[in-house]
Amino acid sequence: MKIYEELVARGLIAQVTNEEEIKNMINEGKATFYIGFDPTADSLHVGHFMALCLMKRLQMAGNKPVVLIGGGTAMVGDPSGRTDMRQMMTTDTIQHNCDCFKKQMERFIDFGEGKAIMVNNADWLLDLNYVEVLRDVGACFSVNRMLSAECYKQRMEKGLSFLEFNYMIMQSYDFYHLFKTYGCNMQFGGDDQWSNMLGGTELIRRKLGKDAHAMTITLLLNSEGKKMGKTASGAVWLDPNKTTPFDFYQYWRNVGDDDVLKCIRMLTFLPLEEINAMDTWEGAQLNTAKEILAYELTKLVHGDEEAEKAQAMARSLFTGGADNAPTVELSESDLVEGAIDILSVLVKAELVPSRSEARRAVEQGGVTVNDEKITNLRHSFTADDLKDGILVRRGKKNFKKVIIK
RNA sequence: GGGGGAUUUCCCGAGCGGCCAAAGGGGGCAGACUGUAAAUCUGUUGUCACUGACUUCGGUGGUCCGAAUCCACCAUCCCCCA
Repeated sequence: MKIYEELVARGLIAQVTNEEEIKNMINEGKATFYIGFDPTADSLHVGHFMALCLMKRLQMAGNKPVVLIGGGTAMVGDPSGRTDMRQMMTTDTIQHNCDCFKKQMERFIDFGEGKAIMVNNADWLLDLNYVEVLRDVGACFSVNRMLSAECYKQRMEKGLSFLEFNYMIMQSYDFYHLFKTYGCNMQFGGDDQWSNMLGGTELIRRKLGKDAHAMTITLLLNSEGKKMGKTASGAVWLDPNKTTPFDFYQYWRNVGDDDVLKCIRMLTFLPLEEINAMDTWEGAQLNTAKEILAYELTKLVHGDEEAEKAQAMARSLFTGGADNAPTVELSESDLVEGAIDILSVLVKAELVPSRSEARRAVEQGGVTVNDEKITNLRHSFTADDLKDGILVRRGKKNFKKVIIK
């Protein structure tokens, strides 16, 4: 099976400009393709992960990836969603984020000589002259057409700033620039980028009279139609300091039944035959599939060792006895008159954000210490109790081992 | 430039000058049921020294015994006209 057929079989491809040409091009390893990433944080998250996997697959098939970092757009800052008032990012921050991105990407993409390149659109966007751009590419865009694009339609009701409206032009210009500079003949992106990407192919056609292609990746949605990779507390990061390998593992271990197979198919590198064999699994058997998914993804992102550790920890924690839970060390100074109460322990272990929540958790019977339910709010522990460590558990899925040194 | 409307707790959204830590929904958390799933049911959801106290309703001042509610100014957003 060739690479294109495999991508289709895995359900990764949403839309393409010209199927025949794209198929031939990537199957023969002749594509130089780019995907854009905005350096708005110092780590990639799960949303980027699919794009990275796709790049990896294509690179393995002999195609050349171009990673585009959106340093230019980051300099401007996104005016929408101003509730969390994004700080205007400094050049240093952007550079730092780019470095972090690159480091994380190196795990997936081979940036060796001639294998892949990374560019920053700040290098060409920031020096543009307004009037020149208007004359150069502005004439190639029809406002009427842009307004009829799906991505703007939805925004017409809420309001759309001129800056946002220009996003399509900037992105199109990127593609045009990369086409001229690196012979980049294809763009990939999330399915929500489709109209922006078409803007690029059209600009290239108008300016240079040449064909460029675009292909979008199916957005990874769960069965409720929401983007995956988000939790109540934010994104699931690839950086182990922001989302621990264990939490990362748990995220995938807990996906809904309806989503497991889709995730395995789209995100892992397991052979398709193996995945198809799982299609008939149902009920509790899907739990095994979830374990496979969690293990495979953790391995891809954090390596074999971390994946093993996360899996071992999860298994032991959920089957009762456990002592490889994350450990929290207390010191004598945390004790008051030689003891520390349960509420303080919960807070110190970061199992709850406040004493009020700790109180609630205990009142509702959600707190266990060494598998014994704690019901007394004033229950306390002495240094002696903590000497060998206690396993504190809030709810079913939150554990910490607390020990005094 | 002119006119009008808005800003409430994680989100959406009620809110009569005192009975407002603030309805309702969503989300989150905990419990029951389970398979670390989904669905369902129950409880809970500002903080703390927790039968009480303290801090919240865009910001700053003011009126009042008393303000999320009234007034003034500022900020931000939206709509209509130009």
